[in-house]
Amino acid sequence: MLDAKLLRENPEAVKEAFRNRNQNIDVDAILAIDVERRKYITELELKKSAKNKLSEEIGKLKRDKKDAAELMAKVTAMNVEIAALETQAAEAGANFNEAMLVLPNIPDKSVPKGKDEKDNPEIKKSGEVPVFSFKPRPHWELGETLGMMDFERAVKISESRFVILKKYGAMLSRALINFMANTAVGRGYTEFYPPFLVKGKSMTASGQLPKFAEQAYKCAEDDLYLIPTSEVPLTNMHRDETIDEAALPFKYTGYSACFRREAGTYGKDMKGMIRVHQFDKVELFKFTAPENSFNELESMLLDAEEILKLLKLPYRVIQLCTGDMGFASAKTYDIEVCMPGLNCYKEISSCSNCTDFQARRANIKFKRKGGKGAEFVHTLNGSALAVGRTLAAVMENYQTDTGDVVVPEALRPYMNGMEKITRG
RNA sequence: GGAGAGAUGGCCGAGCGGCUGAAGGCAACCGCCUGCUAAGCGGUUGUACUCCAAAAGGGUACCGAGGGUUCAAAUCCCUCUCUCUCCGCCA
Repeated sequence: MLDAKLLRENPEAVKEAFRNRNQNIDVDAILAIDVERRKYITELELKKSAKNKLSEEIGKLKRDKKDAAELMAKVTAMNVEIAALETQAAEAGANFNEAMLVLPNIPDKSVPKGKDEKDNPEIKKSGEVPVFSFKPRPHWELGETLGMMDFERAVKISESRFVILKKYGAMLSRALINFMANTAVGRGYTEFYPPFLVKGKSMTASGQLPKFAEQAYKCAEDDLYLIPTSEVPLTNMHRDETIDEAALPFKYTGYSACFRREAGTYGKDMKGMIRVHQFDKVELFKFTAPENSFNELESMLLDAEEILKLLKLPYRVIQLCTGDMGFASAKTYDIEVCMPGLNCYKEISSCSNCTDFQARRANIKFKRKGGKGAEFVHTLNGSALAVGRTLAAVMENYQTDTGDVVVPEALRPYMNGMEKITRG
């Protein structure tokens, strides 16, 4: 959520930010709602103040055993007006809140302006793209012939966009999770295993609701949502809390399954496990003081890159331009891994600084030593990494001419020392 | 699932219809005092919203949440949530 004060005091900057995001948002309309809302609040409070004074006088009269009937009648009459104003104020307040909750974060000054993903500049490239003497196969072919994946039965049991991992596929996935989580812990992150079902309030705090409701799986009976990322429970770890400055930053990592409805993506990435309704992810998350958040974003990116480096997977880092950034983010780097079988790079991690956008929704503050009052923290999240896509990338990059898959050295300790996955 | 107990400020804890944003204590901060430390003395210390160009200063709301009774609710009534204890069931 944006600071309402920023909207009021610097509407032009906000308008420009939304323009840069390609968002057609009527800021003036929201400002008008705000004016109306405050008008009702002022009127209401004036009335209430007058009423409170009268009530006090009644108290005094009663104590002195004097007649207070006249004043009591007056207050009774005031209560009717107050009730009416209260309804109006609440309505205006709800309107304002509704409007504010769907406004995206303001892009940081360092974010390049652009329309869509075509305007995302490449920041760096790393690793050797493997050269094959044969036409590299996509991971789903390898997965099926090696008995690592079963797509048909996944459809039977669930529906399309689900995958069953089998034998060494399942094992490799588990190995990747352990490897990623251990690496994150080794780099100073505290490990969490969060709930996969969260309240609507938690989804609102991290920014998934109300705007992206159609992307989330909901258990309607319980007002519980399947998390689309462990960013959601991790953000909410400190909801409604005030943290001591000295304790910051918090660096958290959490493994979770992630569930996404992928509404509106029909026809995109239909094969394989690039875009599925359920996937695993090891997430990095930080709570920081505002002045440190952009540095912490850089180091989080390095933490995510480290996984790819250790796996010896070629990748590139791009920065998302203003038009391509996510709702809550002020600055985002995407890591794209090379997928030889698909002959392209695929997003495998996204590291974002959400500044105080989520903290404001989630009411997460910190107190400076000796400072007065509390300020909102900054929150950052990044994948390290999306497990399914990493699995696919490993298979495609490490395939051999015989259709086997070599196990990356970094994963062998997690695969009982296995060096190669072969048929049978 | 059954039976009880509870939810008050950073913490402990009083209050059970008006003068209570909330006694008292602890903690923290600022002064004074003091060879140092400790003790002692005095003062300060919640959040959100809102009015004011801003500061100063007003105002409104907040004692788990929501509703109700009343001129007036932390205090009375109803509903809900959460926590704890015991029994049952269960990975």
